[in-house]
Amino acid sequence: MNSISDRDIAEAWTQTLREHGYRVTGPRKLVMEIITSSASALTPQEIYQASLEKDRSLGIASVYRTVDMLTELELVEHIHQPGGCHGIWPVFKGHNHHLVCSDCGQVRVVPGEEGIEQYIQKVEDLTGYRVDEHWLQFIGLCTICKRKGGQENPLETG
Amino acid sequence: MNSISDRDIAEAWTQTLREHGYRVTGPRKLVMEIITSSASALTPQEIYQASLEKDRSLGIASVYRTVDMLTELELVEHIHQPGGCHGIWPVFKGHNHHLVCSDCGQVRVVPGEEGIEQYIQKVEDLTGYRVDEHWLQFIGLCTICKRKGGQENPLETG
DNA sequence: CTCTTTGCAAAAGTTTTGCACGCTC
DNA sequence: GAGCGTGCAAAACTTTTGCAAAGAG
Repeated sequence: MNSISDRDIAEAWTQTLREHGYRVTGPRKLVMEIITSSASALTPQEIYQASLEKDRSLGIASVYRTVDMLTELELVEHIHQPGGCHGIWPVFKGHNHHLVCSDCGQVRVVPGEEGIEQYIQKVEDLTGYRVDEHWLQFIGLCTICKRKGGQENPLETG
Repeated sequence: MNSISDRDIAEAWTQTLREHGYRVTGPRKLVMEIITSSASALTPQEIYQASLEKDRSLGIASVYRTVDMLTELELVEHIHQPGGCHGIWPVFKGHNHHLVCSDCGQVRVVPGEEGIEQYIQKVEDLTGYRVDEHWLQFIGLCTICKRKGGQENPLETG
């Protein structure tokens, strides 16, 4: 995540909440902290489990409500993983694509690429659709899992 | 779709089941028929609902079991849609990308593109990951919904 | 002080599992 | 006929909702 720290992101997010008239509360901060500091995309259940390991407790309903709110504010998106697709992942500025490790679940963001734009144009011409959005995800092995030979511990279904 | 009819696909699928030692039964044929003849990706629940509208009945458990079997045989894949990602969609030969209409849910398949291969190479060099798979999906409006002005009837969450 | 947000518990919805019977091969 | 696959019903799990009380602004 380059020069921006997880903590900076969390602060920018609280700013966005306030701008939209949402209150910044303890449970919301905890959920945002867990999401922004995770190396992999988490399900609402996993976020809840992570909260149990911290000092502060949290109701599962608040996790769902906070995730819905963050989704609506476009601060997170749902990402597609092998075996399930409920991972919640922070949206970063600009268009990015996701690289998911099929062994450890780690997510890495890679910059968008102009080559895709040309392809989209081609698809529009070919099909007559109007393309508004695209999701490009890569599934593979991260550097560490590649070294280990991979596939020993495939992504939990999540 | 092009030159291959839905019926041909269904026949090819039953062939694959036999080759893998699975029996070809009424419920399985019905599920396969519903999946291959749908214009949009369906959830297991939607497949079950569709079966109720046909003459033959079907247990919801059989839908789940059949979908699992088809997924294992790589005859279908789960596709990611705005608002949810449980759509079941037939896998066609070769690598394709999906174009999902955000208004009516219709899915269209578009051919893979070599430009992506170069991009993958770039991503591997940049990140050190080994990329095994990629999912590229486009979200937009199909020809019909585009004409209607779109977004009147956004995809049910499914 | 107002009114949003919370945790809890119940409800609704989805997916999985066990089992006796039926059907494919 | 052997044994896989079925529907049913129960269980497990996930997500949503209603409400009184707590807490942010």
